[in-house]
Amino acid sequence: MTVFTARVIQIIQQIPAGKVMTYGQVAKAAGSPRGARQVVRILHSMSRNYELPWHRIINSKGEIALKSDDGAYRQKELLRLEGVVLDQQERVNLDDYGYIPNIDWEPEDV
DNA sequence: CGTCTGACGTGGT
DNA sequence: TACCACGCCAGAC
Repeated sequence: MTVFTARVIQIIQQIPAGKVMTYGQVAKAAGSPRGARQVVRILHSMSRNYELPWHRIINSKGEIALKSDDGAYRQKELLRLEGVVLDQQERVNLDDYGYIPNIDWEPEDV
């Protein structure tokens, strides 16, 4: 468990229902602007253990990033139940649903 | 060790 | 706007 991992978990847990964040935003907020792919790994390995709202994490285009179709369908359902509306291109409008986290550590700390 | 890979991001065309 | 290529970085092999 690295500091980065702990921060990512904390940030994701802060996302309220009905809001979403992109992988890049989470990585940047956690202190690693280029660490989007690590966020992906963390989601994969920790989402079960830490009960993370993994479905509120999407890519920068506002799209569901899951490869498997059934997983992508589950994510879309969960978001819909929280009131997040997908447009005709199956994408989320980040200007409306994007969440800006409160950072409780200093950038220098990284 | 070197290589490959991925629920990503960005810039160029 | 859509698509492609390349950059990124840690874990699997």
